[in-house]
Amino acid sequence: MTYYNEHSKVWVSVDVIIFGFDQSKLKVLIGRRQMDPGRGEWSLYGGFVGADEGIDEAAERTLYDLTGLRHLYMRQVGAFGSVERDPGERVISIAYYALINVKDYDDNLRKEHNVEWVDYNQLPALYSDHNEMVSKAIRIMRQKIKTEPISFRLLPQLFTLTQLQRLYEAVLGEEVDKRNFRKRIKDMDFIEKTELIDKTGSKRGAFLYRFNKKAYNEDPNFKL
Amino acid sequence: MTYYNEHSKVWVSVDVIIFGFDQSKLKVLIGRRQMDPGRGEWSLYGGFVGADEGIDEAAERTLYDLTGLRHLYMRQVGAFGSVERDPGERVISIAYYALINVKDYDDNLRKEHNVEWVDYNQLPALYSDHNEMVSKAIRIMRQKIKTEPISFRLLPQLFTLTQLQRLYEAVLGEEVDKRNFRKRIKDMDFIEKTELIDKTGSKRGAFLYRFNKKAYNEDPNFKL
DNA sequence: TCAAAAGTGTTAGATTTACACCCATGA
DNA sequence: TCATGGGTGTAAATCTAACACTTTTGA
Repeated sequence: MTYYNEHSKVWVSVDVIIFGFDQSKLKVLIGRRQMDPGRGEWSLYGGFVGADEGIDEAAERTLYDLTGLRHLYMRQVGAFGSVERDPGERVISIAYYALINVKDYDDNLRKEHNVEWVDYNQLPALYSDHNEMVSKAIRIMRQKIKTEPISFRLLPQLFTLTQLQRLYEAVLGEEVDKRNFRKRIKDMDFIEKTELIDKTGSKRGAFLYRFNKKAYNEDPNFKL
Repeated sequence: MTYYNEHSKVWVSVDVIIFGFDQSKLKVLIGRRQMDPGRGEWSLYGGFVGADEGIDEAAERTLYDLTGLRHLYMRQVGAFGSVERDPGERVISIAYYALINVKDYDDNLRKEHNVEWVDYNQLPALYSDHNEMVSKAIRIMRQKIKTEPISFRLLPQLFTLTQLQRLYEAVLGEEVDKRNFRKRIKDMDFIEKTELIDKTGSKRGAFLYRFNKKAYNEDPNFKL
């Protein structure tokens, strides 16, 4: 049990970039840092990796602690470990990004933790290297969203095609042609049209769609 | 200086997946582990992150220690941190992959460190989760090599188009059409034909090409 | 009646893929 | 002379991108 004693240990933390989608905007969940150093600065939500827990588990614990939700989509962004990154002590942090349907997140719990949904395009300067983490996360997510059906993690179970399109536009940061977009959606049989109609977004109303996971697993060709 | 004392520290290491290219094969530099636990098992080359060194610096130091070379192409693969990943103690490891021209690596130095170039397709079972690291590295590299001119890092300064094609085939793990490949190369003005001819690969001889970094920076549209 | 979002096809251009033969040389 | 790798172009198919009008309804 004493193999590596000549080497020094460091603190390792996880920071989670939690993406949400609301009002056609991509949002990130951030809060004012509650501890020193950096108390009061805008920051991602994070936590330390315990001695007896894996880094993925630590990230899941942290996410659960904040949201009360499990089984969210979460992927590693990478490790951030320059010596000066934390103004207090040497801490290496591993960033993760998670996708959440804003409506699933209990707003009281959100307030208890003093975190807010902030528009991705209006993010303030964040503590330490957290802005870098967000940048890298969105880069990874932009790749993923084109080849894997992760977008549905940001939407309610039932959604209109316009909502889905706005989501892509928000994530990719560019406009999408409506007709070409819908053409591609039609080719994906696992995006199912229901008979339900949403009247909140327009007077005329729009058909609601749902993602059929089983159908996707049988024929997983997603391509946007 | 005592902000995070309630939390526990862990060892953090770096492991480097060093890719090379020789005889139309993609190679990985691995060796027999020289320390306990796992002594004698095939393993990536790695090292511990010091208290006063960033993780990227630690990776560069490790790579330099092994190869005597600096300014190699190196990128982070990700952090690996399940509790049981190291059979001895709790160690979180951050994997990097590096690209090297095999000819640039002094073979005596290689032998001193007891490492070998092993065909990527014939890799043995490696220590701990090192096989996973390699898998993730190649996945990342396959993406990159299609959109950034990193392939030249694996080749001598002068190379034939067939060598370049074989490299792509080795990395992507699939055959490439010769004519279509050369057509695309012709569109990239920063891959310059020289008047030099390589006669080692064929009786007829093949023109040697070089990558013009300056021309690339002026017009960086790489697309394979 | 009009403003606002939903819905719907076609076409030109660009990109991708498949494919086969002649050339130069050294052994 | 022949085996080996070097070098070259075209055509069909597919994919991508651009583009405008009608419908429905609540205010």
